[in-house]
Amino acid sequence: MRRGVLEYSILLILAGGDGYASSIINKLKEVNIIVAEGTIYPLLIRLKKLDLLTYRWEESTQGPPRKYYMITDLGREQLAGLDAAWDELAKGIETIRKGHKE
Amino acid sequence: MRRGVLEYSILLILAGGDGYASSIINKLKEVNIIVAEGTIYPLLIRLKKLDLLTYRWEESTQGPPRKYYMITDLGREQLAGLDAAWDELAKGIETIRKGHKE
DNA sequence: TTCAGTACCTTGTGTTGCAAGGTATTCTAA
DNA sequence: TTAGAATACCTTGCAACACAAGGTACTGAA
Repeated sequence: MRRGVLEYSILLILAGGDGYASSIINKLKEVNIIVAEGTIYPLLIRLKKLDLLTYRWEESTQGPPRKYYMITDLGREQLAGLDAAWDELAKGIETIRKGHKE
Repeated sequence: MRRGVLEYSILLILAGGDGYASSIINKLKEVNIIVAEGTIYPLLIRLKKLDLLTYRWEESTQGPPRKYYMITDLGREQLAGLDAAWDELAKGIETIRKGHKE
């Protein structure tokens, strides 16, 4: 069901502040969007290749260093488009829903 | 972006009245959800195999006979679950959105 | 009798998400 | 000091999904 929405969610989260894979997974889990590691790592790498994201390494006091991802200007542009696409989709579903209840 | 939501949309539409492939495509187009034939035929066949849908043939005054799909009881059950899943997803996205704007 | 319109369907391809498995670093407790 | 737990990174192989392209068949009109 949530296919294709993950890219949007990730850009949205990173637009609100940098994060690394596990922190992103946790933020998604908080809103009941469950993502596996095997999903997010390839996705982050893909978004980096598309120049929507970039990253920096940062030491952690607890465990190995973390790869903090940041959204780029291009990423923000893309995000604006996805915002619009999401609104459109949500509106569409809402319309069908109303139609079928009457 | 709309990946995975199509199954939901189709069940939603058929819950509001029977329809055949082209009519479903048109209803989706009305709410700006564009679907190709190559997407919908395999999907309808899949939903039929899962017993979420069934169909009957019906003559058309214009052109070849049409395969009218109808939602089954099992389909309605599934639909209820997808309704909940959609609400959950929409709520989740909304939450992340709010978080990133502040 | 040929063409346009409608309706059906299949095949092959690229993308997506996941489960499973694997490496490396740090800290803690035996 | 060393074995394990916790954290973080990543890859591989698979199944599902959406689509473009191509194909069949029926009907009515030119």
